[in-house]
Amino acid sequence: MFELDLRSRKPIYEQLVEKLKQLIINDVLKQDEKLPSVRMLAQQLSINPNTIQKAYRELETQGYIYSVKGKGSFVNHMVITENTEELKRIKEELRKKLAEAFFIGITLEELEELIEEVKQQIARGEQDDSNK
Amino acid sequence: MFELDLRSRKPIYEQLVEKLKQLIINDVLKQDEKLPSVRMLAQQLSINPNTIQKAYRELETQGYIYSVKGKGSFVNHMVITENTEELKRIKEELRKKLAEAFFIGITLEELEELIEEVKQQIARGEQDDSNK
Amino acid sequence: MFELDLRSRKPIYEQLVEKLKQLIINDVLKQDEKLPSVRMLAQQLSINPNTIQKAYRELETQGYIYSVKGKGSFVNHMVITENTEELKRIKEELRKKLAEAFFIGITLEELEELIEEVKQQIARGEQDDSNK
Amino acid sequence: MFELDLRSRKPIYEQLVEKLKQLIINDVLKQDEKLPSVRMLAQQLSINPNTIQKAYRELETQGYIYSVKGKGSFVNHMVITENTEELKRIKEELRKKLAEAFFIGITLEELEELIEEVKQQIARGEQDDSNK
DNA sequence: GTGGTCTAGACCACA
DNA sequence: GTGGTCTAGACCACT
Repeated sequence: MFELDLRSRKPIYEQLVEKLKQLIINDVLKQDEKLPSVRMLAQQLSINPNTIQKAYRELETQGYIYSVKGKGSFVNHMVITENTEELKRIKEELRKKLAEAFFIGITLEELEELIEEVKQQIARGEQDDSNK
Repeated sequence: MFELDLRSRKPIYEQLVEKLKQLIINDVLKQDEKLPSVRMLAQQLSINPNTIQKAYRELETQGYIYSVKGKGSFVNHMVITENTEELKRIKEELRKKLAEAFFIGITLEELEELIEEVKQQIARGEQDDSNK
Repeated sequence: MFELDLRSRKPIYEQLVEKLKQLIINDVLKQDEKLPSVRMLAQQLSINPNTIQKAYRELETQGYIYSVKGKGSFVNHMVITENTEELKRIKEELRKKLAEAFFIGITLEELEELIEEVKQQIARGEQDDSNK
Repeated sequence: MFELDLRSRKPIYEQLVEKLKQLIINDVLKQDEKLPSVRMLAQQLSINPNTIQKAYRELETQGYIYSVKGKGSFVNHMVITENTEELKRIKEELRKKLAEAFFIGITLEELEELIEEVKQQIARGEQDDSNK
């Protein structure tokens, strides 16, 4: 399920954060759905529980999930988050990636195409949501 | 000339590598042109020479420059990078960031604005640093 | 009647303790009045009875209620709390939070607004939960 | 210098975060001043370095300090932070403390007094800053 | 020597 | 069983 690169220069917990974000954004993990428990996931990935914790905590501060002692960790409603700070952060990251892309020679057509793809993907996710 | 962000989480040597790459790719530094000597640059930027060294070494292994003992470092004849592979990678990363941005609630207007900004920035030949 | 925030980082039993304390202090629950039974309340709030138990036990050790085997829990004759000590503590905490707020750039207008809000909320007899 | 309560229910790292925030806010630690290194502080307080790290990291995400690998951790310029998200968080916390204070019976006079005290304290801090 | 990541293992608080 | 904190100790990346 998760493919982690233990040799990568990118820390394991950051890889985890990214993967989980993707799952949430792509609506694989729905609102209020329970994430795998820290220990379970740790065992599954044969990784130290502390490392999982660190990832979950990061996701929590970024507003993607919330954790309840004794119960587990759950996907957050993004509506509630109203995440101005996070938006700023993401926009900055996006700005960099766009610069890279233009620099390496992406065309405006390719960019428009990409945006269209993503929009449709999100739209699909939102539809799935309606049955909640 | 170089604007390094000492506070950035991105290591200084990496910032240097990026800056120099961009200068090379933008043809500000021409083929076979001599790069500033390690000591000069170190003094100019008031940075440890070792850090410059590391950046130059990195650029060498990545094929952007070559060093001649006792003479200095020089810009390599760049192979027009087989950017298909690289482009694909960047596009994939861009797709993810776009999905994140939409998910967190970026508006199309904001996105257009961002793209416009980046286009102008590229036009001016600028670039950015700083990292998450 | 009770609004518990299951997502809050503050444990449910603590939320319960606070709510009940306020009800007692506000004289909504009168002296010697019987509290709802553990099972009833548990069912009503769809919460584990153990959690209610823990809250009641806590209230008992804090002197707010007393329990009679086989009969239930009852509101204690409240000692008019020696609030001088408590007031001092709260004021100190408030001082710190105010300093933080000013430091981070709260304006006097925002502060006045906040105070006004809280005053009205108190007037309405409300209260809040959720914790950092 | 630091008085930590190892028995407290409040985690050590949170106590550390609070103490350090206070030092920063009260201008005991000036802008760009170097904080004690993780290991040093750990030794001084006879606490595990990881715990200090956790505190420093929290302060970093809250925008109070910034850390540079190989150099150390430093007090941030608050101007740069423009911390809308943090302001929101602090305001919420302040709201709760105000509610507590009113509830326990603080008078408006006492509150005004408190605010005046804090304002003067901040004013003093800013004057000290002018020699920077 | 600096911050940062990770592990193994223990213990606590909560439901 | 769940999340959360803490320790001891190792190793890495950067300056």
